[in-house]
Amino acid sequence: MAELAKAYDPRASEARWYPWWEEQGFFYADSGDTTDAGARCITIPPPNVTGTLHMGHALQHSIHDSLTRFERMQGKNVCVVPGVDHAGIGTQIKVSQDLFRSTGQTAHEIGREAWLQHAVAWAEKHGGTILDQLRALGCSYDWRRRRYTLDEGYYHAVLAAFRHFYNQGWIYRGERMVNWCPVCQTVISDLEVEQNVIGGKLYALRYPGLDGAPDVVVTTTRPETMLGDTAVAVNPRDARWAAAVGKCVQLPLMDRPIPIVADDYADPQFGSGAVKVTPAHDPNDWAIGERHSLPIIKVIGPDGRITEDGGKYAGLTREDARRAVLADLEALGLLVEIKEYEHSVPHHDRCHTVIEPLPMEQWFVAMRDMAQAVLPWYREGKIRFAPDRFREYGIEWLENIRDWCISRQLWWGHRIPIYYGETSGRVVCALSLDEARAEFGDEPFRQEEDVLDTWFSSALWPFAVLGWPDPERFAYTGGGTTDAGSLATFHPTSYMITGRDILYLWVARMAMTAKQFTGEVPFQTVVVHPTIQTRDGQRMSRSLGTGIDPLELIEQYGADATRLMLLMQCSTNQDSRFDAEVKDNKVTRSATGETCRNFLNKIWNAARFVLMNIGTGTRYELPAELTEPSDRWILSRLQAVAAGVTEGLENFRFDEATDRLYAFVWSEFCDWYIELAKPRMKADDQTVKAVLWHVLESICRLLQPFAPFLAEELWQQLGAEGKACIVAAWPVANPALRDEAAEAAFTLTQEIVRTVRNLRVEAGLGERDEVRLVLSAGTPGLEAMVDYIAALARCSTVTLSTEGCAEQAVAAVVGGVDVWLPLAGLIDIEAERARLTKEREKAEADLDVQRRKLGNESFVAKAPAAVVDQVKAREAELAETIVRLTERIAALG
RNA sequence: GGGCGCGUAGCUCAGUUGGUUAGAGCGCAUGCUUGACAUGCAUGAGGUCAGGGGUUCAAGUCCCUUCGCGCCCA
Repeated sequence: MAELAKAYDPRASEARWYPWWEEQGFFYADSGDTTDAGARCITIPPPNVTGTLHMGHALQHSIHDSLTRFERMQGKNVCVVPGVDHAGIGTQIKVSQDLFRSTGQTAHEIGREAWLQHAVAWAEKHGGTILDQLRALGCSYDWRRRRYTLDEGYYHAVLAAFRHFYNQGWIYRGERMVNWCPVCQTVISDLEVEQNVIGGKLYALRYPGLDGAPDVVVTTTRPETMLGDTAVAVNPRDARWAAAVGKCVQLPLMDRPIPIVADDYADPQFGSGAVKVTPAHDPNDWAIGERHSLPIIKVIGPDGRITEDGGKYAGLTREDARRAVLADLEALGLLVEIKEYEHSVPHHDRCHTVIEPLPMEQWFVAMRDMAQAVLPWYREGKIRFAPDRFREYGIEWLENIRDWCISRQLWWGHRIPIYYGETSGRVVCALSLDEARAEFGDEPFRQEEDVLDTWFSSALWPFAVLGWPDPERFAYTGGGTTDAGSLATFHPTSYMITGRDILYLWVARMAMTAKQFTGEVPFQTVVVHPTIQTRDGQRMSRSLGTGIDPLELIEQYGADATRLMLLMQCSTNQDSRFDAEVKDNKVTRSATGETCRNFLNKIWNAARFVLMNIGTGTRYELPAELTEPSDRWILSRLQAVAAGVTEGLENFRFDEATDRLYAFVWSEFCDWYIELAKPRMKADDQTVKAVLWHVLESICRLLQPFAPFLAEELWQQLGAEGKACIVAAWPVANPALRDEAAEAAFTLTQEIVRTVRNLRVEAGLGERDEVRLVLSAGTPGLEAMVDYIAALARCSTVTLSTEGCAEQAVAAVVGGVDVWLPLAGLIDIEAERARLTKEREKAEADLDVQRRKLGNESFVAKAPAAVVDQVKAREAELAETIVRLTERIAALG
């Protein structure tokens, strides 16, 4: 027998088992393999092709893989499809930067085709890093099925989806106010805009009145936009301005008269009650402009600089223009006031540039019908949410949905399948160049330059990765083969596991596309996990220096511990603070990390000890009849824990599942059972060996979803029947092994042992000092526990007495049992008297509480009988305890 | 402005449909090289459950309100 190392070495286990599992094909699922247990499927939310692992992924995939492993052990045919998305903007930026660094050329210099080649090569080289990192975390996904939003089948799905929407008349092109990112040089959708509150300034500007109109003071946070003002708006119900409506003011610097219009948007409570209106550069002003048919003057261009229409300020950046405009207004005496002002400013969520709202011609999808179609799924719970409150999020968004801007001025992505006839101007949607050629005949045509929003493609993820629209061709399983039954077998998928940040961006859109293309829900349950924050509640971010790299945790504590520490904190909360000290983006110490590492080491050592005594690779059968109370107790507890862990996993309460296991392994199996097993093992007791083996083997299986490497390592050492722990049967609680009486008796034993240990410490006895113990006889079941108590409380003898204790002793009363430690000569009588008196006072206070309850007529009349009985029992017990404590005090003399 | 989450031990968090003495881990204190484990063992201290009001026989739990923190939408 190779002796196990003194401490668990995660790295060795990780290196040993992961490749073996994969080789054995344990991660693979084929539609034909489904048994009566059913098929399950998870399509993982595709991370960015160019991204790296962060804490959100680590938690998300710890959950993914725990559920996967749990259900696989239940005999289900579990298919997990991994993959990455092409991340349009993010990748385009990185690729262009890389190009410039390596060749000094810009994307436009080398042209679209050459750039795309470069991008493909780059994505191949750097792509899928996260998927590789997920292997380090132990994820047991079907890597054969790995998909990419730009692979052939996926491209096909995207174009097919586009054409469906187009044919439905939902896709249209038009000039709308959109969110323009001047740095990325593309439009983005509403959902990619984040509002950041910043400390800015509020400027009050005076526009001189014309034709007898009064001067108008307007306030703005963006004074440079005044160059494009085409009106001033006041509220129609604002009496102060009633006479001025219809007249004009002179727009300073541009020397252009602009009208004063009446519009409800103007808030009479805010400032002077008048607002400047810049239809070309503000979404609200755009709406006012539409209502009053105002001219639209674009004074800021897509490059973020002032346009020719901005007069002498043309060419300046937004920032420079602001300074220049303010200086000139001040010189004219028209800058009335500057105040500090906190307000929210739209930023691009990827590059954090301030968004420029601009009216532009773009492609949109009308969302209303699609949203209406899935609302019943949300309302009626056809798609379940865990926790349920997240259902409401989706409903509210779907009810107020706006059209989706899907065109992007990028090269990286799915090029929009729209073709324009050069002479006729005809617009055609075609899935391929050949199809377009057939449509246009001899007429020259060109394809739309723009690509689709990345989220347009990811919205198809759950069914597209299973082969939609053509599973015969596109349900890839590696090596050029397909599993044509994938879509039929694995869709609808089981779970969508994600953070709440993409409930709209993604989850709701997936529901809408699934409704259109499969008619079914894309997933049965959406599991929304907490967001990981720093220990003081900050956002985790590398740039803030608050980020934690999960790979570093894996390195420091092991993959099992990393999974466990995330899962142990995973409750139904919205956020979860990760207890780690971070310095310069490095984890210096994680209390949770240490807890988990220690726990795994504890299991390792318990197993090591047991194996040293019972032998590695030897299987043991439980005897049919178990007479030893401790055996009956631990097996009963094991059933309760198996049920508890199962329940926790079924309810996505990963904290509860892991807590149950932790408490059982450490505070029951190790602290009590193994301690009691020691002398029996020495005596070569076959029953105790069988029980130890059985409990340990069950622990391995219960541990497998959370800490798969350690579980496999130990399970293999145990020589259990079957090939691997990863595919062993999930432990199901056996009611025949539950034993309430054994549990009650053992609980009393634990209480007595703790009491004796406490008395020993109070009496100043060392671990090795011998002491005799006397207990009052008469409690049912106690006699069978005497040897346990002697061993665990380190007593040389334990006597059950009906006579009390004749010698001078320290004493206590626990669970109706008198406990004496005869220590004649060693006792500090006064201290002992004080201690017992304090005990009695506590009991008396408690008794008083119970008696007051029972004296309350309403309580006795209205509370359930069971509760009243409980109080009565407690009263009796306390009264008894007080009597006995009084006797003990008297006995001290 | 609307919606949601949170406030329980020094820290990170549990706490079922209201019902014994509010729990865990870490940290802290004291004592232990007990033949699995010092990544360990034993014992202990530590809580006005954010504040106020209400419902109830009974409130950490339900309702109202105030304060503080965070997220989302407009």
